[in-house]
Amino acid sequence: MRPEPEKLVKEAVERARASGLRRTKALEDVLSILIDACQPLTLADIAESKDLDSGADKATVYRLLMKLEERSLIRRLGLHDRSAYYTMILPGEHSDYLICNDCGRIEKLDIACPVQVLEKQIAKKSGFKKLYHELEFFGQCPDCAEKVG
Amino acid sequence: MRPEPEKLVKEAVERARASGLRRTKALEDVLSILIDACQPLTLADIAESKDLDSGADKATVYRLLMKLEERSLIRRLGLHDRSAYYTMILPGEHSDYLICNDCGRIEKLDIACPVQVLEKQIAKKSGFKKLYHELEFFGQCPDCAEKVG
DNA sequence: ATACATGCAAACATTTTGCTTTGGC
DNA sequence: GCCAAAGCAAAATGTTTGCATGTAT
Repeated sequence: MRPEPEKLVKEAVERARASGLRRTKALEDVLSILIDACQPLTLADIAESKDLDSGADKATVYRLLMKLEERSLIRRLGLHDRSAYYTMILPGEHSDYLICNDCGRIEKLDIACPVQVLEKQIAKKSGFKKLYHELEFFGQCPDCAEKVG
Repeated sequence: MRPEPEKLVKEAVERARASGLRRTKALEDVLSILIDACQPLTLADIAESKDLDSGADKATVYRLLMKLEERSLIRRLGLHDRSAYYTMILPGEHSDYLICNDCGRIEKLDIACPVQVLEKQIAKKSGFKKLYHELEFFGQCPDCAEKVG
């Protein structure tokens, strides 16, 4: 486990407080669960966790996650809306993407992907079969930056 | 645009056929739309596309996507279930993941991420603000490989 | 005291399934 | 003609919101 998880939680709670959130049991629980997990969790994972001592409602956890995301304490993974995205697998073609978090525009990146080499190493080390990867860059595109400032 | 998209469609239809699917108008439409798009599309994108000449039902498109994914003609992006995943943003910490497509297990990768350098280049070139990236490796973990063979 | 946070339940959106009919092989 | 695929509609799942109440500040 990570060094001093309690300290990380404490700091995270402080950052949350500094950003305007109130110190509630639910907030502390959610941050603690996310930090202990060391990996991405779903709303259900958190809301049904035995470590959610406050027994907070799913809606409460949901609203906390929204607020924490707005304040950049946490991040929501993947293409950011609730639908599944599909893409062709074309022989000899690999794609990475550049996505605007504000307008959702997805742009294909024409780059030499530096991950291919790493992928081979990981395949060997982990013993995973049929290994492939996804690499996405997210941010705010120039158009959207102009609109909001 | 890509060289000879018609040819790519034709080949994709052939691969679909070879894998046991019947040549239907809906199949041709869906493959053609995905190939022309050059980027990931949602079920709705496809089912409501003006290029879906057959006017195929959403359920039909859905079932086609499932079949095409099983047969590895297309890929579904992101962590593969329908829920959103959240993760802590910790100062100075960046994480990449290794995920099993069969059992869904998510493992944190302790690697020096080779994308950081690239990220800076992309930030400069694209003009995107607040740039960050996600890198995930997917495959079949040893346990699952053993189970199915 | 006030405004933010919560709980519960209802509304939503998207995905997934059941069943009958159509059509590729 | 047979079985996969399509169409329509309903069920399932996960997310989001409304409103009355509780609570941190």
